[in-house]
Amino acid sequence: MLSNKAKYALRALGYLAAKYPHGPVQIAEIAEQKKIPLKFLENILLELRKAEIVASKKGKGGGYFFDKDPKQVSVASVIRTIDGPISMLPCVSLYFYKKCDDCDEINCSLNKVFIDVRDATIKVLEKKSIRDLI
Amino acid sequence: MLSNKAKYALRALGYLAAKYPHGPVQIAEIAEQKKIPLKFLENILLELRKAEIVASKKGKGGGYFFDKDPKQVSVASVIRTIDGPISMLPCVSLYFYKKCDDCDEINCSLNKVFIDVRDATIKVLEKKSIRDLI
DNA sequence: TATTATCCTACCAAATAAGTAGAGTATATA
DNA sequence: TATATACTCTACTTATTTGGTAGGATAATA
Repeated sequence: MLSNKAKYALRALGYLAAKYPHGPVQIAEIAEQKKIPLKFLENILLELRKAEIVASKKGKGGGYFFDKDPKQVSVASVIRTIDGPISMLPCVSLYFYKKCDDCDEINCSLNKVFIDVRDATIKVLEKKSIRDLI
Repeated sequence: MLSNKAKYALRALGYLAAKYPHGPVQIAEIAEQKKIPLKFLENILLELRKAEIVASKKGKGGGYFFDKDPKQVSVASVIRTIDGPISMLPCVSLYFYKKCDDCDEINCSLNKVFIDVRDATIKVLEKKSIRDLI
């Protein structure tokens, strides 16, 4: 399951994508429109900016905005930024790989099964962009 | 991510599947062979039995066993039993559906995206059986 | 220099995950 | 029928993660 945080992130990005390519949108506006707790959204957008998914501008007239076409940003990349791995096992994760201490991967049957699951899931999530969320 | 519990469940079932169609295997044997905490495994196997994924026999010579071909048991059904929904959003879950209070589903773009993800993921997980874990 | 709006660290409460404890119940077999 | 065996069941504990909040720092604008 997606965390609430990731769901908020995707909703907020959908809102920003709808404004693209027009100027910064304030956190407060997004929070109100999308019914997301303001301070929580601050944290989320900060993470997204650090991951270079969105850009921001401080001070009056500032806010958050896409500095590239939201079509170029995959849903997969947002989930990875907020929730971490998409795979169902650490030992099959492409971006967050971690060895299982109870499987050797070469002979592990779980590993093989969940590589197939990962590939099927990621194929869809990489193809979907934030533009699809408008 | 799969919970540890679900991972244990799949490993234990793989062990039982390898024994199929031969007699009951004791929890203690599975726990030792698969390095799963004994008491935890007790709980897990109990859940699996209640879901009619495996059968059990009490007393001397008792234990757990498959009473049907493990080929007939999907990995999806085990995950659902132990971890619950496979989908990434409650509002697209087939077995654990729950309305999102912030989306109306007809117009919700998240909903549409994650239906596609669900279909791709489940297609693989329904096809994989416990027999593939031997 | 006042105002606006993001930035950043730390904190907190509730829920979930992971595992443990111990007594109860059914079954085989001597 | 006594006894040992092995699952059954409920409740509990502890650690981690989730879902936020609080409040001051920083930067841009006018």
